[in-house]
Amino acid sequence: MSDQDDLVFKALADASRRELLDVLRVKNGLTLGELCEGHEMSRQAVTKHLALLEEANLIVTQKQGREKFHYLNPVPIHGIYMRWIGRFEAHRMDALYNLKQALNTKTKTKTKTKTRKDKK
Amino acid sequence: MSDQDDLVFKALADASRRELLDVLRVKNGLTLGELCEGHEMSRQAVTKHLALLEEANLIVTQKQGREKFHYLNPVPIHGIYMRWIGRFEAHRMDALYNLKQALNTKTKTKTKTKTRKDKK
DNA sequence: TGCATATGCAACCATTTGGTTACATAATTG
DNA sequence: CAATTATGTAACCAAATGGTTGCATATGCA
Repeated sequence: MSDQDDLVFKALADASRRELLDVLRVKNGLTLGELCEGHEMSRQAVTKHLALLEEANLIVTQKQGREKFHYLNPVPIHGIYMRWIGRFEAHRMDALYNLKQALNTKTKTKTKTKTRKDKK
Repeated sequence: MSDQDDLVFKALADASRRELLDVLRVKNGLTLGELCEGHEMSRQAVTKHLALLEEANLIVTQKQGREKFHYLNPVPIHGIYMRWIGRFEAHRMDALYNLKQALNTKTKTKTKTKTRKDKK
């Protein structure tokens, strides 16, 4: 998992940034002022969030005169799905079954597992 | 998007926590000591990460004697995919095309868009 | 060409985060 | 039953984060 993926996960960690992506998913190509609508935070705070989204390649921007347009780029989100999130789908049903089995088995037969000393 | 989803996104923002989930995806039901292997950070740091994963319901734990077993719960990851990430898949191809069109159109015909004053 | 609008940049601040060290408690083992 | 092992808890610290306020620059409009 690359540094770029790390940027994507970090960018998505904040609810405000996900909301900005939600807005762009519904209506792409908005200016900073338009994106500020519906948000209580200051324009400079929105600008900071957009910078992180841009750094993660989740949006691309286009300056025209004094206006800056922001466009959604869904490719990195697809990327983390393909490279990481999707791997948890493959055995989602399996995992639930195995979890139940494991819990039942361990409750009945206490298993011994090797452990490691603290790293101090 | 619920507070629980927010916890999931925040939990996944850290590379160390994603690595812990990777380990459990390959081999479920590990103890703290086993999970500490392969990580340079202290046992207490790993414990902190596991607490956040548990708070986000990404893992469930089972205490047996002095040992604690950790099991992967892929349901919340599936949940954020169904409720949020997947929405970006639906028009991933569309979005790329529309982005290109939008950039081309705006380059040729400068459009005026209403903006809002700063919220001070 | 002055005014209005859109955006950029910087400094600041409180909170959160990610890690460490130290000590404590509980369970297991020889 | 003492020693060992596994885990829990707390305090501490530096860095990162998420927001604000203030001022500056660039562009568009009347």
